[in-house]
Amino acid sequence: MNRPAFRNWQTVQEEVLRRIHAREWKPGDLIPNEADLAEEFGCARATVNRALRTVAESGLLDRRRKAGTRVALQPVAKATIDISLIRQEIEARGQKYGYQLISRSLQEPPAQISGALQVPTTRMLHLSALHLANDAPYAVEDRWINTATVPTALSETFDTISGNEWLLANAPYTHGEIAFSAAAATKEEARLLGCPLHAAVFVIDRLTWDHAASVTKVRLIFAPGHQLRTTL
Amino acid sequence: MNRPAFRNWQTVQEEVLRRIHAREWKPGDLIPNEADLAEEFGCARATVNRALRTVAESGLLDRRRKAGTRVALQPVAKATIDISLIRQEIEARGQKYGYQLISRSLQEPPAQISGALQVPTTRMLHLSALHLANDAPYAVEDRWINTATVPTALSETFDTISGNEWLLANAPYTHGEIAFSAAAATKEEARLLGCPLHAAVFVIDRLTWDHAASVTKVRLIFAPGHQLRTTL
DNA sequence: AAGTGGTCTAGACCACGTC
DNA sequence: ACGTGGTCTAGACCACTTT
Repeated sequence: MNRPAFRNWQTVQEEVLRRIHAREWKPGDLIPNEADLAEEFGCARATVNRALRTVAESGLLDRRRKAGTRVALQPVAKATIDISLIRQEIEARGQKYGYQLISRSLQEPPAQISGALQVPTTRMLHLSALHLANDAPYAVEDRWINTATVPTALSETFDTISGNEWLLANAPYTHGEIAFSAAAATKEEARLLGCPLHAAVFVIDRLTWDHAASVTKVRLIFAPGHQLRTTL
Repeated sequence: MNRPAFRNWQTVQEEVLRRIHAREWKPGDLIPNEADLAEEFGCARATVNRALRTVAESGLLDRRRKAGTRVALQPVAKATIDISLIRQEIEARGQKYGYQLISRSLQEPPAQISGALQVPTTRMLHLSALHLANDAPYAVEDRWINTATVPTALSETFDTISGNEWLLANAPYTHGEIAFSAAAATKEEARLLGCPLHAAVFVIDRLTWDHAASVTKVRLIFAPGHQLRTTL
């Protein structure tokens, strides 16, 4: 009777993953409960719990009280994307970061913008800027800032620091939405990015909130060829 | 002396998040250690640990042994994207799912494909298919399957089940890469999706592995207007 | 060397959902 | 009603990293 040493939760997790991949536990199968596994592995139930909870978070297991733990029938892959500052993104690749403010104005937003931010039609701060990598256009930032939520933004010129960066340091948010899509470059975007009109560009739209108050809405238009990568 | 009830890790987490948002703990600040917080909150250290670990995973705290726990200077937002089956994606929106196999052949892959899959130049299974939502083109799937890793794929016709779905049920993978980008629709893609040539389309490229063996490489080209959304 | 987070244990009670 | 996962506790030891 060998009692292999499953002494920590990572080891237990590896064994669980192995059994799933090896089809010892098939999709849809009910696996033994925590107490039984703890006994089998010779560790505490809390250790098994930690391992199974982690695997469940990755989508490979479905856990329900009383019903037990099952191998997911159709594992939903979860890709985690780190949304970092554009400056960091560029510097992380060893390139030189550049920033140019294109325009800064107080203006009444189009209905689509004020609707998304759920604010009464009022003047808001509108920024347009260009991010560069090694002096080449990298992305256009088009941002609306809710000055009711972030009044201090009014006294910032944004000519050396991007809205991206200033807000992160000065305007906390509790939650937000993000959307990825493809679009055809507008005339203005094509001019700034130095690409053909209607070129296919990668777009990120983000909307952030501080509790019930909207903070900012930003659209990032990346130069053609940009990819967002991650692992599964 | 009030002893507010921070009796579970979620409550502790909320209080920690409140202090960060309220700038009681500012970016860069060292916060009290687990033992002190446990005493302050009147709970066990393990409970504080669970709360802080969870917050750290979201990117708002940096934790290092001996150095302690600090509020992140530049919180990296982490967006988690669920990569589900296209069929589920469509059905979840209450639309009717449709599938059409366009082509299935054994052929020698272009160098780019065989290079990505790290296989010797050999015949591989190539599938092209169309996914439909309410009878309208939704996405084109272009897939290469490594028949050395998944020989059973050779006996599947794929005329009623997509490669997407069949592989999930029949070919486990341990890890993979995924990339999002924008591209101009090729002639073939435009024809299948019913969109203009060179229209801006959203593209997902995925490459999966079972340990050291490549399983499949797939490119999904979505009809114009497609968005991938999630929350922050 | 010492302080901090990381984890394990054994036992307990609770919450939820199925039966 | 009862079985399962979810969590808390108190104490212990360990691993890492900084001093």
